[in-house]
Order: sequence, then structure tokens, then C-alpha cells
Amino acid sequence: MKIPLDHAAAIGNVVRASRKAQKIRQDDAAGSIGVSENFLGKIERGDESVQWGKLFQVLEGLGVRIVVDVPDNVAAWLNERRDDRGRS
Amino acid sequence: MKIPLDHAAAIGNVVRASRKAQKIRQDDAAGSIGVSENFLGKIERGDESVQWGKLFQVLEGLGVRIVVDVPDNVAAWLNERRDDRGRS
DNA sequence: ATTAAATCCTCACGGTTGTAAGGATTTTTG
DNA sequence: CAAAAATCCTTACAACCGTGAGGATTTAAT
Repeated sequence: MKIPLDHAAAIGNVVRASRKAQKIRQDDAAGSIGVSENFLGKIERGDESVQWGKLFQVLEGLGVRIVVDVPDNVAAWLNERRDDRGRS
Repeated sequence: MKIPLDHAAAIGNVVRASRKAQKIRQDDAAGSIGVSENFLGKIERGDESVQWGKLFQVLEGLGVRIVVDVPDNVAAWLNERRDDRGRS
């Protein structure tokens, strides 16, 4: 099921719902994901100040995938790779 | 165009590509979005420590939409609204 | 209704983030 | 190729984040 995010805090609801769908508690989920229970609780309550990388870790741990939706013309610039600049 | 994110840092490429597709410089984009040029540069280079809320602000400013993809059974828990608990 | 379980909140701490300014480096332009 | 433009990097600073511990509050179970 694909859910568009219309504001940053909304991801908290998704995280909580995903965890509950798996019938696991915050502390157990946090433990297996590798973050603190405090942190997971913070995310679920919609705190926007959390670090993107840690949030992504949580999403991965809960089987939530992120898809970015961009205008089609952006694709051409995506293929302009930064690592094709002789930095191998 | 929908692009799945397989790691947190990849969003930097999307942000840069989106900005370039609009033919605007980092400092101009940052100014109109309301963040520092330093910060935008950091995001584009794939820094995962950036705050989720600020990142979302940048994505919005560049017309990038975020979609979360969850298993269908999560939907039922999403409808279990927290704000339906007499807090109006 | 009472008790147990789960979640939220506070505190303290070491480490860190976004901003602004300015210079170094890279990329683009002509 | 040289110069201009754009981006990256460093420094300093005030505000702050993730963790862990422990208690307060809310929710679930009986």
C-alpha cells in the first residue's frame, strides 16, 4: 500500500502502525532495529528533529519502503553520475 | 517518476537532480526553501545525519514527493487514530 | 474496578547539527 | 587555456540529539 506523505510528522503514524501490525512492542522493535526505545517512541510521536539516517534505519527494520516521486524531467539529471568523474 | 530508496544517502542524488532539473543554484534554492546553502549542499552530498523535518522541507521546496510503501495489513492500524482519543 | 503492561516524559551526558562567514577546490564558461 | 561561477570545506557557536535510567501516565487485561 502506497501512502503519500503530506507533512514530515505523518511518518510517525506509519511507523507506529507498521510496528503494531507486527504485534511487537516499542522496546522489542527498538532492540532488534538497533535504536533506543526512547528514539523509536519519539519517531512514532511525530518528532521531526530526528536524524534522517536513523529514521531510515527504523523504516528498514519495520519493512517500510520509501519511494520518492519526482517529475519525469529529473531522471536525466539522475543519470548524470557524480562518481563517473574519474574518482574510482 | 517513482524511485525506490535503497539506502538513506541516495536521497541526496534525488535532491541534486531535482534542483539541477530546475536550473537553479544551490544558494538560490536554499534561499527560497529557507535553509542554508551549507545545509542543502550537505543533503546533496548524501549526509545521513540531517534532520528529517529539514530534509522534508527541502524535498517539498523542490517538488519532490515522498511515498511510503507498506504491507497492506498495516492500513488497519493506520485507521486506528490517536487523535480520536478525546483530545480534541 | 483493579492490576499489569506499555508508552510517555524527564534528566543528564557526550557528541552533534544548522547557520553564517570565508576561503579552497572543482566545474563551467567563453 | 584562463577566468568566472558554483560547490565544497573549515571554523565557531548556540541549540540540540540519541542514549540510558527511572518514574509518571496511559492503555490493556482481567
